[in-house]
Amino acid sequence: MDVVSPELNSLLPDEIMDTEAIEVVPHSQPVSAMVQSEASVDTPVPMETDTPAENLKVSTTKTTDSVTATTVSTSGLQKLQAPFTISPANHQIILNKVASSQATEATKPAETLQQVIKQDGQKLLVTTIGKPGQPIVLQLPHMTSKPGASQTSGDLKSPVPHFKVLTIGGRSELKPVVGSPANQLTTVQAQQLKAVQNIKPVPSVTVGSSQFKTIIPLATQPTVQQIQVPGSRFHYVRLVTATTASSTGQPSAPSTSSIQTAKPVVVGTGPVRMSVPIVPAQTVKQVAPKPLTSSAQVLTTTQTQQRLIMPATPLQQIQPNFTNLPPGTVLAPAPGSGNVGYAVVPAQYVTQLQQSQFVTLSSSGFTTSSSVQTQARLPLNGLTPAESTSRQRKPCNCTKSQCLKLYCDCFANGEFCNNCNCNNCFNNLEHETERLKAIKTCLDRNPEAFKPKIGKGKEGESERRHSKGCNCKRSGCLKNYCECYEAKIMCSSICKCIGCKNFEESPERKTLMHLADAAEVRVQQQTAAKTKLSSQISDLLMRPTPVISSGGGRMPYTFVTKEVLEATCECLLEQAKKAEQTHQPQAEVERLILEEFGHCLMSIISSAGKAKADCASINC
DNA sequence: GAGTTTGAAACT
DNA sequence: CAGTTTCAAACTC
Repeated sequence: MDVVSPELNSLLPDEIMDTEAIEVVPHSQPVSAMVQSEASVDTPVPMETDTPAENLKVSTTKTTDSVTATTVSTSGLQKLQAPFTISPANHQIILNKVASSQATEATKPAETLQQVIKQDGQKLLVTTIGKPGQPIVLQLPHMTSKPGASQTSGDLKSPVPHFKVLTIGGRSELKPVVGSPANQLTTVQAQQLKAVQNIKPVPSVTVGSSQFKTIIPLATQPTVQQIQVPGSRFHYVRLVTATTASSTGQPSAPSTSSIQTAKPVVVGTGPVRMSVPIVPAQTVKQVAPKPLTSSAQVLTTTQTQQRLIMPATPLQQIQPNFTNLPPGTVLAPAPGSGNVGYAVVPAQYVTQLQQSQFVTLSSSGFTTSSSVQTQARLPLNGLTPAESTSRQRKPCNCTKSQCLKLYCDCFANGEFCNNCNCNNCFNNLEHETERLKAIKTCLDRNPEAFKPKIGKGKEGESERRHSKGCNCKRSGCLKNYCECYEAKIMCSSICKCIGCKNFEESPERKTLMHLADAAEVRVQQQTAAKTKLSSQISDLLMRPTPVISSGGGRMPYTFVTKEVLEATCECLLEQAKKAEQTHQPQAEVERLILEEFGHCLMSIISSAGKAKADCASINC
């Protein structure tokens, strides 16, 4: 849910449209949270509050052209974009748009325009101040800055308009200070606005280019935690209470990931209090990327259940270290965070779950269907997950290993079983505990167990080679029993095979290769022929059913109706009888029949042409 | 499809 | 580390 309504977004200039997209973490529950968002404020807006924002998480994204501020809520990350420049043309478009979408709310002259744009049930109050070429300010009621004040943000050639957005209860409110009577809001809205406005500003720092600056909180205050992610353009800031912050460890402590604990947030003071469940416990856990060496705080959670860490972006992008972990690795909980374990599951798995609608990350655990074995994959044999996904994997047939040993190809490849023929399979999320244990056992036995067996060889050697080499004794390494041969690589010096014939100059291997190539060519040809045939058949089937009355381009065969066929057969039979009666030789009989058949065909064709001509003459 | 062969993985 | 057993895939009939 973008804070800026799509309608308004569509009016924004192109230069802010190419900003980096912010992932939206899907949630399984209706949005019930309130999120405060703030963007592009050159001068921190004075606010007051008795209660600091608790567990409020704010992220900002800096791009070369603009700054995007986002907040995290149960609905995921929301995006704000500011500042942006509105050209005279766009300004006019906005005015026209506003004028055409006038609602019941009062409007002002174009120079100081208030308007309501309704979009998807959201009420978006937009105030534009100034004329074309001048800044456009979308302000909150409490903001007292004047139109000219917003021009202090940079040395833009063109004026830099700014806006400030406040999202309340899942709705976006943009409220102008000028000519914005409080009675335009409902009582509840006014209370909510007031409560949010009362949030005290935290110490801030300006980020961004000289042109675009965004005020983000500094970590110097206990309520603010700043998360730096090297290599990431995301800038993460988390606002937490002092108590929460203290439980999250020291800034210098190593961390594994950043999880936002679900807690309702009470913001505001006085009679107005808002309960703001930022991240309900039953909803998605958001990964706040943070390197292991980060000096930021350690993430913690008070929950005691195992949770999936589901990256909204590829793991490599968020936390490169994660991708080095074997499948299903459990991340140790942060110090003092209690008995918590996190199973790292590739984003692809999450995607598949979502597609299968089996994402039920409830507090009671996973509830995936037993009939659906979903698959996930980590990089294997040099293939990226995307690459490996595109290739169909053979289903396993394990019966005794429970698919929890390396005998099982699925398990060995770091995949969950999916559409396999295995019995008593434990290689699924339902048996995650056993699976994790099995993974650990395998890794204890061989830390390289889940690494690709086929890797690059030494300098000067074949580019690909088996990491351990094969041990074949009877197959001559020319059957698929041999892992080298199966991988279509030759045996190397590290192989311990006996009677190996899988080397470059091996005549057996060459013969086999030629045969294999020939077979492959045959298969390709057959496939091509089949494809062509099926294409022709489908083309034939796709033709519209002949309609006698349609005339036009009908072909003669469309006249071969049942009656015509019967008549033709009668003619042929009659000709056969005649030939027999005259005691003609067999060959002559056949010739006469074929001749008669030719006559029949000619007759059909002739009739077809005649019918076509007749039809054309009467314009049918 | 059943039975056999094979070699990697697991176990001792 | 070597020998043995287990296992599932590859192969044969």
